[in-house]
Amino acid sequence: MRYKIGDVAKILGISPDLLRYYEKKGVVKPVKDRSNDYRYYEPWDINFLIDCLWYKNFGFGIDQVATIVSKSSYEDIVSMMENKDEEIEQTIRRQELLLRRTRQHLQKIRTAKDFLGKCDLVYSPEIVRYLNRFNHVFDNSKALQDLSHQWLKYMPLVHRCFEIGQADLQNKTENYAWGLSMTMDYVQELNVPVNPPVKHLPSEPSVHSVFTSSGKDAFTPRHLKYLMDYVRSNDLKVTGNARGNLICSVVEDGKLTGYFEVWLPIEPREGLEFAPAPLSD
Amino acid sequence: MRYKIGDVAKILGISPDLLRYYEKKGVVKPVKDRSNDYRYYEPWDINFLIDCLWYKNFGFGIDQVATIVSKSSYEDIVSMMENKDEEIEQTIRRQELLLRRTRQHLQKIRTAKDFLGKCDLVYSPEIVRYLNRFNHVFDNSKALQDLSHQWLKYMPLVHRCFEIGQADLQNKTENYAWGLSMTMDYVQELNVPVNPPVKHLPSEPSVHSVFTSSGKDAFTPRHLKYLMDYVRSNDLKVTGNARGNLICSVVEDGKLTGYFEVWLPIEPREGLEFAPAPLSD
DNA sequence: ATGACTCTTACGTAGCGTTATGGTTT
DNA sequence: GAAACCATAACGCTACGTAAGAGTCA
Repeated sequence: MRYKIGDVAKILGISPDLLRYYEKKGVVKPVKDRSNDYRYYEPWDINFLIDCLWYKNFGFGIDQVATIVSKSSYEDIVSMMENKDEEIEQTIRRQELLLRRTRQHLQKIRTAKDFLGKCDLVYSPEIVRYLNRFNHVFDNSKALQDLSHQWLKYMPLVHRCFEIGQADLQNKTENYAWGLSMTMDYVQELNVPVNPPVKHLPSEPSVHSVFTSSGKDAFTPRHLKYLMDYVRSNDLKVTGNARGNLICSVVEDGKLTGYFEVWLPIEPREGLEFAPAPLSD
Repeated sequence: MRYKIGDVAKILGISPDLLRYYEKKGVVKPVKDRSNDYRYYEPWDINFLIDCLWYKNFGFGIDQVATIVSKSSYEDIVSMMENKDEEIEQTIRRQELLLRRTRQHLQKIRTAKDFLGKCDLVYSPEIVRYLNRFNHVFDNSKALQDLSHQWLKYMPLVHRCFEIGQADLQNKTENYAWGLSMTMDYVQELNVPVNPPVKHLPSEPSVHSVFTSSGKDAFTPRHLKYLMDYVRSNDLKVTGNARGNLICSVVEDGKLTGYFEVWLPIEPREGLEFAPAPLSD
């Protein structure tokens, strides 16, 4: 009993081209009839191919499959499976982090709009962060670059964050800094080293708000004027720099619009109640 | 402040080529100096690129990223994240199944050699299976092909299984059948439909063993002679067909060698003790 | 003789990396 | 003027799909 390539393809649910591709890759070697160049597969070849597909569905690449099924000893196979075990474990861990982050982000963007332009009193989230852009200049030092490369690997578990000096909020000066931040849950889980210039920022009683900024110009203290108004009209005392992060960028009325949230630390006093920081941000 | 492609590449930890590729994909549009064709990036572009990398690390494709960051409304983004959420969930579920299967397989291949040529009394695993190859002929009917395509999608959660008729074991005839089987845990988890020709095989008291077979010739009842010897010398009564499956194929002494395990159902009687079927096989 | 197969060759896909060749900046 | 940078173009990779054009089988 021998089968033509189309028969085998139908039995295995793959295309004849794929079978030829596997052949080119050295996975399977059907008999070639010299007279017409047709490939003929024996039942054994088909079983063999099923074994190959089995490994492929485990996530092994085709070259690896070719090696496994035609060159590997018992011990080789055990160790390949052991590696695969670890690989899958890592994938799962990574995907679980991604899933958590996705849900946090969904939660955030679903509620952000409700806070647009409003102020409330909350504890700011405890984060770890570094700054690498000051006004319009990126810090290009080797050290900061290396750090950035590390942190960019943590994406999307990081936020793009900013800081505006307390003084700059009150004056008309427009100094600000950008960087990357991470909430404490991930810092702990990923064992992120916290050495300067990476800084740990504690949770503080703050005025919290969400605002937007359109176009290519960065937002300026002007955008935060309403925050300062709120502070003044409630007779609050600002105790530090404003910090915050990008929530997301969207296109509104044809313009790219960033949604940001910001925390401005203030002095607690009798009668002021601060909501706790959300578990993660 | 403006940056050349290499500066940006260093800041972002990616290659200049990749930046050009992203540009071709419509992700980012730096200013091109007409005089020398150099690309110049503004700080805003870099922030923008960071946002892009953020999405990319979420698992979005480049074209998708280009759309997200330059065309998507707030609602678009919420719904994309919701889709991603589901996608990640599915990936995790799939990977967890794979991990479970990997460990079962590892467990099996680590211990299989110890049972080579030995016989012991156990309950056979409860499985669901169908047969599509009888001796050297595959059943090519449309119905069986469709079924096979379904089942091949379950790989590697399935086993390549065989059956040898009780009569064939005793005579010198060499009839056997091949097919695919799945243990009950996966059948239940994946809601695999069990309609003819798919059959449910219960757990039965059996003689269990592991044997090998080399080369392209399928194993024959000869390979199982020692099993029948065991049955005879222990005065056991065979109550059904032998069934089993491929454990793995390895190369030994340059020859492709299959390791198989087999269960031969026998009548229980006073004094015979059967180990329970392993939780999953 | 027709239709359904088969063959080989070559190109397209995503997400880049690599190499070649030549011009620009510092 | 040399080193380091920039440009474009073309090719390679995996794991296939697709199409072209020609030969073969039932």
